[in-house]
Amino acid sequence: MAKKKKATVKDVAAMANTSITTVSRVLSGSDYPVKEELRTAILEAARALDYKPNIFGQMLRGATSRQIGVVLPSIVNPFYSQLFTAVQNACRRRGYVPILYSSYNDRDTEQYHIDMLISSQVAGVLLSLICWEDGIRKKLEDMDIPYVLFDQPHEEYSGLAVDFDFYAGGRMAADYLLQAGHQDILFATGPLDRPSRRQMLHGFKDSVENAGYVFGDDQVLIYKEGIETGVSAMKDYESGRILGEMILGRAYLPDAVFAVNDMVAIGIIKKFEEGGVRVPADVSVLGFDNVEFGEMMVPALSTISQSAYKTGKLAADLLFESMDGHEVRHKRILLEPILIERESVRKKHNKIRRSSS
Amino acid sequence: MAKKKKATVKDVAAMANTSITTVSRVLSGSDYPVKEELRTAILEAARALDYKPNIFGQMLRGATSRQIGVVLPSIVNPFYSQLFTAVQNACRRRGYVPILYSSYNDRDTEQYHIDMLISSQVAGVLLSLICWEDGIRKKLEDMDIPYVLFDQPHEEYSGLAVDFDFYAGGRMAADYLLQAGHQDILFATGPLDRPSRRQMLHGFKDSVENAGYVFGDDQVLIYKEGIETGVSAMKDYESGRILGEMILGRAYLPDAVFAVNDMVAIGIIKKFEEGGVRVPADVSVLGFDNVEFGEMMVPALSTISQSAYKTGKLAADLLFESMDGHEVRHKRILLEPILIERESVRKKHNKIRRSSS
DNA sequence: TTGAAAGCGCTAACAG
DNA sequence: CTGTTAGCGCTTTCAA
Repeated sequence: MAKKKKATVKDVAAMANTSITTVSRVLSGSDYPVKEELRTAILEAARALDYKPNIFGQMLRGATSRQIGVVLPSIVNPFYSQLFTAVQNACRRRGYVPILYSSYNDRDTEQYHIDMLISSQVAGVLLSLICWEDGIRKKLEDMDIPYVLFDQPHEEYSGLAVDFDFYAGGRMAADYLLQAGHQDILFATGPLDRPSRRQMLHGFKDSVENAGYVFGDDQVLIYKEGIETGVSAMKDYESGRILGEMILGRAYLPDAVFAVNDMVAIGIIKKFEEGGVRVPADVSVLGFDNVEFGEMMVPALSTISQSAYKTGKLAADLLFESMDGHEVRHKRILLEPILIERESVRKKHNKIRRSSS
Repeated sequence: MAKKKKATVKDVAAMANTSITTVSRVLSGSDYPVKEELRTAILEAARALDYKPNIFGQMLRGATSRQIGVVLPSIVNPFYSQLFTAVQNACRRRGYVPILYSSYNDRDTEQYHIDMLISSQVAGVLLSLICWEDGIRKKLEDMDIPYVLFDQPHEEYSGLAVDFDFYAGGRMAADYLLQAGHQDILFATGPLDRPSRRQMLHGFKDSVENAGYVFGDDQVLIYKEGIETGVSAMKDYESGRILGEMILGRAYLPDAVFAVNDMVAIGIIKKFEEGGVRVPADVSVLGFDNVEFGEMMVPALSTISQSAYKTGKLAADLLFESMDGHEVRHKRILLEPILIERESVRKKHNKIRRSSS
């Protein structure tokens, strides 16, 4: 009872009066021919001894691990927990298990986690990184670990990736707000440390300017402080509240604000409500991500959808495809934004386009 | 570049003109004396070859894994993602990494995951299970894997655990609602498959009856259907909506509803709002869990707090304590409920207690 | 059909 | 101080 040493092939062999070789052949599911009688005896002995193969013995022999490393900013943001759930399901379907690391958007932590993953010999790696650099690529490739990047686009990267078209997302946000009749619109965001955010801002600005308006620096609100509080589960939401406060403190309220993600949008809305500003009656708020909670809110959050579940599934599928050694069909998958109209954006007027039909 | 075989101790030894033993001594951080000169040469060779110890070799040799298995119902419920984050932080502090498995509240999946954890030789295990049975205990103990149960209390269990006093939670909910002047109160829940829910119901009922009211079967609303849709991220929320619909369909609206968890409460509130019923003006809703989103809602959700973060941290700490071989001080930790008053419960009247002061 | 033996990469006795 | 050797548990030649 105390320290019942785990049974090994040797023990099973002894009990079944045969050699470890034969035991291995039977127990490892090889199709090597073994006389039925012996096979039964071995199976029985294995059961009796409650034999479980020691995975490390197999690994050492050259088998390949069934673990997939996943690096995400933080799982408390529902976008990432949904994404991870998708990855998890895809892994399970193939008999793998994902190992999750939260980087809290910190470069050093990212590096550290990647080293951990490498040293634990994962079979493959899924990465959402703020910072992609050649050192990481080299490490991964030296160790021959397949990887795919997702969620965060990186310009100097040319490998496997599932990207989202953040530029198009930014444009879509601006276009929608403009078409709904809003003119004085704000872009509210946390730090622009990630490529995704910079691309969104870029697209947003382009659209506003294309429509003939000026888009000045005072129209982008950035909240930079407090980034280090990695433990806090509500970072984005809190940033949203502060951004909301900043907006409330202005001389004039804007017509609409576009938040860099749904959690920020929710924080802004909450702050507005507290300050007696109604959404969308007084000001419209548009989010980004299509986090499930957006739908649960009152008012339900209008947003631009980047399907977390789809992203996770596609990334995992792509990884497995490349692990199988098949030539992958698509090196990069680009997901397009989808507008989700709910209740948090008010239509001041619709520009009706006269159709010829 | 192609298949650059990973460097082993042997390669390093060759390059540094020494034996593998010495290499191992230097590289595995043993305090065995090695001449400074040789030590430097070895370190240099290791760097040059980008040597990374093969973890499986070490494991096979008897080292102990740095992985902690964690089984949770589902990470998309923010309660569990917060909890997991706490576990993750506690692990990291000690150089461990948690491996997450979602059971989707399914017994077979729970079993399957536990088998997976065992076969991957984790150093310890943290479990939130619907169903604790002796077979599991036996497996874990045979393999000599330390474990602690948390979140779900199990009566026939006597090992390490971090439990929450669900009975007290149920009582607190009823007491609070009663004291706020509500009489016709409902208990809304998903399937009563978990001990936690049964205990809460028990406590709730006791309090109502103690207060001199009858608590009939028509006052507990159970939504049982659709349990299998494990993939859906919004199961609890959806259940809440359906429960909300059931309530709306009644002849009379109740004064207040106590929901078995916050996500269910949010679903109920949303449904009420859609049906033109205002919370808390028309009916009060009290949640349970104190999920972060409760605070973000409008109206902010009143709830009973079971700190996810604390639970996770305590469970992990307890596990590490027992892994260290120390005699653990507390075998079972019982967390008490805390009332979080926000905006979703209306006080019809307060029973003022005349104080003698 | 079966088994003996080699070796995966690592560490720890045990000699030098 | 350094090196030789054995062996962790497993699979896989290679012989019988």
